[in-house]
Parts: sequence; structure tokens; C-alpha cells
Amino acid sequence: MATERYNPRTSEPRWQKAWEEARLFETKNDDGRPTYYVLEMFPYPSGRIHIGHTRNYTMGDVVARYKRAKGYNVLHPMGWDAFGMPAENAAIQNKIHPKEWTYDNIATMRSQLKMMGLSLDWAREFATCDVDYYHRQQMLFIDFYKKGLVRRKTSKVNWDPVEQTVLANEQVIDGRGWRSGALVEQRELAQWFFKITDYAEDLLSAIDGLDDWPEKVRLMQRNWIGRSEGLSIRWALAEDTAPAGVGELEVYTTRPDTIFGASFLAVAPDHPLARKAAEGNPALATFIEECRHMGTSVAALETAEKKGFDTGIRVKHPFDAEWTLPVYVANFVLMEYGTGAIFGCPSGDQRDFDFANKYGLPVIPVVMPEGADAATFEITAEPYVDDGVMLNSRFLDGMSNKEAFEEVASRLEKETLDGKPVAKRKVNFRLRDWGVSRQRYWGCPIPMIHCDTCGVVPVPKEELPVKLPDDVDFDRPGNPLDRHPTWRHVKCPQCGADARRETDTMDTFVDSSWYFARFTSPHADSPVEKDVVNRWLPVDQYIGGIEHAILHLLYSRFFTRAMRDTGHLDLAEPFKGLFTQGMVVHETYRAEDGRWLTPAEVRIEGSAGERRAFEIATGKEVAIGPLEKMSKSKKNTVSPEDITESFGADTARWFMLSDSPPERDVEWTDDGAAGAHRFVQRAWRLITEAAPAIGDITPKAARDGDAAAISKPAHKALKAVGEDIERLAFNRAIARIHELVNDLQGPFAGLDKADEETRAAAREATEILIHLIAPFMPHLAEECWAAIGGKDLVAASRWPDFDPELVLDNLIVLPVQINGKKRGDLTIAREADQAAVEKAVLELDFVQKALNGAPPRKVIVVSQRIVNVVA
RNA sequence: GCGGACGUGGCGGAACUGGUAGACGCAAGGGACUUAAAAUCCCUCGGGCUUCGCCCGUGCGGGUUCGAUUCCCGCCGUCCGCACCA
Repeated sequence: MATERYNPRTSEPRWQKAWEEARLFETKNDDGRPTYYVLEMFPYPSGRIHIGHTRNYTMGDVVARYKRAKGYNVLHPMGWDAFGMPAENAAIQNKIHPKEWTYDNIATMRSQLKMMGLSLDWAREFATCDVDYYHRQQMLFIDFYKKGLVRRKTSKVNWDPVEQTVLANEQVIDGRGWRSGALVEQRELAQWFFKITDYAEDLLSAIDGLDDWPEKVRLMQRNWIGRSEGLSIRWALAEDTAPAGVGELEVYTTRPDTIFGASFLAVAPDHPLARKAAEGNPALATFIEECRHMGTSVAALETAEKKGFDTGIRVKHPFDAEWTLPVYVANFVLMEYGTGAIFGCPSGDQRDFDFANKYGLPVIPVVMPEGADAATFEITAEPYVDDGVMLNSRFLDGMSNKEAFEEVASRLEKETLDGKPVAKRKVNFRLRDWGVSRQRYWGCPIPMIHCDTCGVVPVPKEELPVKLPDDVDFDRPGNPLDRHPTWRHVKCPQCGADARRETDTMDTFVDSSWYFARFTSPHADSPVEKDVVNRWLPVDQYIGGIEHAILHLLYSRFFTRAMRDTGHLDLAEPFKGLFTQGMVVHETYRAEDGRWLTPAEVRIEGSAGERRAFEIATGKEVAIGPLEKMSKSKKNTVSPEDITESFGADTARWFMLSDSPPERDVEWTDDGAAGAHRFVQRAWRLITEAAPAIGDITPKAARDGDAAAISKPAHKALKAVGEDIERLAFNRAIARIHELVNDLQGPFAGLDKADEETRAAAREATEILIHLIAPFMPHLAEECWAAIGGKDLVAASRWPDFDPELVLDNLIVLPVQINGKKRGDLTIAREADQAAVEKAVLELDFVQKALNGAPPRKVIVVSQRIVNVVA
């Protein structure tokens, strides 16, 4: 019997309206059921939602709908990470105010998201650029300040000497400003910092408790914090080479054991000693000046060619005053790490080795692998960086390098230089304090006032918020707040004299470090309401991109601790479960003249192996580029409307989760989307064609007979899909649903002639199928539910329970291997014991043939799994 | 440069804690239905061979094991992060 095709264009808006009218997704804080908080990283309002966003939100939505069906009070909110540079770039390019640009984008993207049928609580929506939000962020800043978690110090920025502005790292390309093309300089500015390093130890050790985080993210965070135990060693300068007034150089090392392999010391270009030495040395000053043009990013420094400059200063070896070593200024030594100075042991470190070879410095092997011969061991092509046995190291010879570490540390702790110990044991962290100052307009103003007499004074809370002025211009580069005629002029809250506002705004990472807490009480006067936020946090399942694995998550973990220590909430870890999803990628197309083309502008011919692309407008062939993350610049984006208009939101949701595992990238293909839509129609047809036969039947599972062929696969799928969703294995869940539909296809064909028992089983299986589909394709599920005469909404109904008896089979099929290769199967009762299985296996034809009359050497029976006969 | 991942048919991928490699889907080929098309349904689909079965096969080279996509060692390739992109 033919039924009409499912029409998502009419169906989807209808059900979205039904959910909205029933206010199904508006979460009440005082609901008594157990809570479940699922959150996807909120988007930056760049202009349009693309399919990559929607994949992320669909994952969260599947979890939210599933958990709701499992009886939880689910919080699933949405907001906008709305401050940031693109709004200012748009202001400069298109003469549109950042606020207008941002709120326009939000309006567009909100309506795009709504088309996806996401079960979001829109009543809690906010944007971080809402005055209401950044007002509370300023409260938090002042609380942190009063708690001693904020400090001011100087740090380096990228300075564009032509534009006279600070550049972000991404705006520095090959050491030049992206707009001006001028060579970037490093410049020191006084800036605001959060003292995240106060929590370094705790942020590190608490990672152990984050069981529901991916191991790779935990590892990345550990490495980022970078705790090391080492020795801080003071090296005396040789008097005749030292600049006036400087007597020593302090070096941090994690390898004091290699101290007899040292052949040079190196300091950062902005180390005080380097500056001092440069005063009387123009060539050195020139070298340091060159280093200052490298930009400030660590990646840029470390990928640059390693260069050093001999200062002429020499230091005395701590164990031998007669032995002196040269001090270099080196472009790869970072002032921010340790003491900004290192000693180089070329035989034990690749970078030191390269450096020594470049500048003709000695390479003395001091550690060799266990068992090597000290008389013949040499370092030639590469250094030896692993643990081992000491050599060429006087009193350390023969010790393990671990013992040598202890020996050097305890000896140097006792030695003195100018009356103080030569060395101190020191725990060092790679993690640096978090610089939050940005010299930009479109961010949360830092609520501080500079007074000539009182110094830095926080804005009194009752005078908050410090609002961004609307009347700004972007005709010139630089921070419009700085040149605003009136905004920065205020009275000092302490003495009443004329004073100046801080014109720096906050890093947008601050905005995203507590939004998850704000969602619990989005309209409260205080940043959060303690009892409410305590009940909802931590977020049960947080979902977002791997690109945020370190900074955003670390900052949020710091913020939660800081909010705890300022009395706003009572927990340390904001995210219980974390999932990092992959990106949606698409081929790129580029015309001969270099223009990027969108997928819609291109026609594809041929198939696998020999595909060619042609520009529709010109008919000319264009190059097919590699799969890349969808981006505006490469034009390889697919927008949700493209799909919803042709196939509907359900098809898009289904496709994005179907093939690739969620943590991996997914390639958007039109064929794949069409295939997903075929399944939508197939499920619709299966259910609506069955509807007349099962309309008035009471659902009942069948355990035996033909009808069990309907109930068993349904209950097996019910069990598997539930487990797969819990594990976020959406692609597997979808494969299980495909299998169920395949399994039901046959038995459902003759339903109109079937007996009562079969119809009851079919009714039950259909209800299960609809529930399985519902988290993924909620609109289709509602339409199917209505088609079989279901009352109420699927979105408001309970997840069914599977019958444990139906998911187990009495007979199982065991693969049988001979010498590890599969040669056949054995069908046997599930409860058969080891001996019975072994006996049955040895009776099999192909086993006897393989054994050729001889007894088997061994029979391995892995219960319920496999049998291996070793001949 | 440092840190982290990933690599399986023509394609996306599945394979639980070391236990049947290729589930499920896409593409392709063949067939049915149709005046025709679309839609739908059925069959084939890693490679090879002496094809009732055997051999090879999970980036490459070794190793451990009764058994390795999975564990170990060494390579190769691709991707992500690196503190002012969000």
C-alpha cells in the first residue's frame, strides 16, 4: 500500500511550535527530579551558523532528549560568545558598529538554530556582550581583585609601528602586521593578570579526578601546566668579563646531573644581563633588536632558526672555579620560563647539541646508556637524552643520572656564594599567569580607575556596570576607548580627584570562563545564585571542539576555583564529563585565477578516482582541493538552510551523526545527505504502512514463535542504542537503528494478514523504533507517533525499558579457528560449558580433517567468544 | 621546535578488555517493476588464485602471543594546540 512521502517542510515547523507551546524545554530550577546539565560550547556570532556548529549542537541535543526521556530534569541552554576582534574588524571594513554587527548576527544565527529543532531552553539565552552579563563579570573581577587574585605587571605585546596598535598573534604573519605589512616589534606594556599560577598545583593534581574526560585532554593539560622539579643554580661571573655591578647569573635546570657536560650558558634576549651587556656592545644590541622583531608567540620563536650571540661574559663552573663558560644571548630562550637563563649540555639535548655545533662549542658526553663503555662512548650524530650512567663527571662517574641529580643538588645546597647557597631545589611550572588585558574596544571593560594620588582603585560595586560607550569611531587604528573625549575621565572613588578609567578590556576567554555557571541563574542580580549553581554544576556533559582542550578548559577550571574562593559557589571542577568532537570538513574548489568557489557554484562530474569539477557559471574546470575545515575564506561552507530547505532538519541531524564517529571530522557530501534522507522516507514508509494493522492493538512483546522475530531485534536495538547514546557513540547507535529497520522490513510486509500476537509485537516494536529515532530525528518521531495514533508528544514521553530475556539467544554461533585462522562455525547452546564446547568442536568435519587423526596440541575456548584449535 | 592525536575496501567507518577484519551507510555494477523516468525492491561488491576451497590483506619494517586493527620497538604520512583567533 502506498503512503504519501514524508514532508519535513510542513511537519518540522508544526512540531517545533507544539514543543514551544508546551514549553517542554524550559527548565525549572525547583523541579525535584535528578538534574542533568548538558552543554555545548557556545558559538561566536560570526554571521551565519554553518553545518559544523549544528553537528555539535545536535550531539548535545541527542543527549538532552535521551536524558529527558530517562526522567532527568535536563538543563540545555544556549548563548553567544559575543565579544571579540571580528566585530571590530567588521567595523573597520564595513563601517558598521560592533554592537549592531554582533546583535544582527545573533538574530540571524538564532533563527538558523531554531530551524534545527534543538531542545534548547531559549528563556535562558544571553550574549556575553549584554550589559547584564558583563556587569556581573566586572563584579567577579573586583571580587578576585580583593581576594588578591589579580595583579598588574608588564608583559610583551606585538606592536605594529605603522598602525600604532597592539596585534593579536594571528594578525602577525611572518613577523609582519597583517594589514600594514610593517615589521612587528615587541613592546612592554603594564597589563592585568589573573594569578592562575596560585592554583597550578591544584589544577594539576585535580586532573586525576576528571575520569570522564578524554585521556588526551588530561595529558595535554598536564603538559601545559608542566610541573618540573629542578635546581636553581647561581653561577658566579668571571670578574674580568662581568658588566659593572653584576656578579652572578641564576639558571634553572631540570638536569643538574649533566652539569659537567655544560659548555655554555644562554639568556633570553630580554634578560637583564643581556640588556646590560648590550649597553657597551653595539653588535649585541643589534642582535637583541633583531630578536625583538620576531613576534611574541612561542611557536614563532621556536620554529625560527636558532641563533645566539656571545656576550663575552664568562661564568665560573660551580664545581671548578678555574673552568669558565661563555654566556650567550639566544633567541630560543624564553624570559617567561624559569629564570630566563639556561645552561646548555650539548651531549644530552638536541637543541643544545645543534647550538654547540653551530658555534663550535665542546660536546662532552656525561650520560651513557647502561652497559656502554665509558672509554669508548661518543656522541657523534645525535645527543643521548635518556636515563643512564654518568661519565666524564668527576665524582658522579658510575652513578645513575638520578643519583647524580641528588648528589649535585645536595652538594650545591651546601656551597655558598656571597653568603647564600649556590643552589636551591625548586618546583617550577610552565604555566604562566593569565594576561587578561586587551587594548581593544569590543570587550568587557576592566572596572578599575587610575588615580595620581591613590594609585589603582577598583570601581565601587554600586557604580557598576562600567558600560562601553556607544559613540566610538573606527576611522583610525588603536583603541577607541583611549581617544574617546569623555569616557575615560572620572573622579577617583577614594579621594575625589580627577582620575582616569582603565581603557583595557578583558580577554574574551574571561567571558567564556563562567557562562556555564551564569546559565543556571541567567537573570540574577549577582553573578550566580549559590544554592542554584551548586545544584546544577558540574556540567554533566560538556561538548566542544578539541581546539579548546587546553586554554578554555583550564581557564574555566581556574575561574570555578576563584569563584569558590570568593564565595560564589562550592566546587572546584566545572565539567564532569567532557567530549571533544571533530569538525565538519568539505572539499575546496579553486578556479584557475585563484578564486575560491562555494560547493553550490560547482558541478561535479565522474566518480571515485576520476572526479572533475566545473564552475557552473563559466563551464571552466576548477581544481578540487583537499578536505578542509569549513571556513568563510575558503568558501567550502554548507549552511543549514541548504539542507533544511531540501531535506529538512532531521535529515541534516541524522547525516551529521551517522557515518563518522563524533570525535572525528566528518566530510559533508551531497550523496551522504541524500542517503540520510532516503532513510527518513524508509522509516516513515515502514511505520505508516504498518499503521492500519497496529492502530488499535495493545503493544506486547513476543518471546517465542514467529512474532519473536519482531520483538527480539527491537529489544536488542533498544538496549544497544541506549548504551551507544550513553557513550556518545552516535554513529553506532544509528547503525543499530538501520539494522532494526532492516530486520523489521520482512516481518512487517504481511502484517495486515497477521495474527493478534504478531500485531501486538509489531505495535510494540514500532513504538520502540519511534523512541530510538526520537533523539536524532525528533520531528519525524512525532509525525510517526501521531500516525500510529499515539497521544501526547514523544518529546515528553519516557524511554522504554528492554526485556532482558529478549536480548539473549539460546543458541550462539562460535567461530572456530585452527592455528589462529577461522575455518568454520559451531552453533551450540549458550549455556554449554567449556568441556561440551571442546567436545563438539573436535567432532566438526573440518576440524577432524585438519587434525588428520592426531590429537590437538591445545584447544583454547574463550567462553561466548571463540574457539582456537592448535594442531 | 615542543606537546597531543590519527592512519582499516572506491569512500565514511565497525570490530567491547588481545578473540570471526570490513557491521551499518555511501558510491559502483547487474536485475525486477514501469510505455519511460523517478521512487522502490532483489543480487554482487578488499585483492589474488589452480574458486565445493586456499593464499594475501588494517600506513611501512620488526617483535610478543595459540591468536594482533588492538600490546611493544623503530620509521613514514596527515591533522590539532602552543598562551592576544574564538
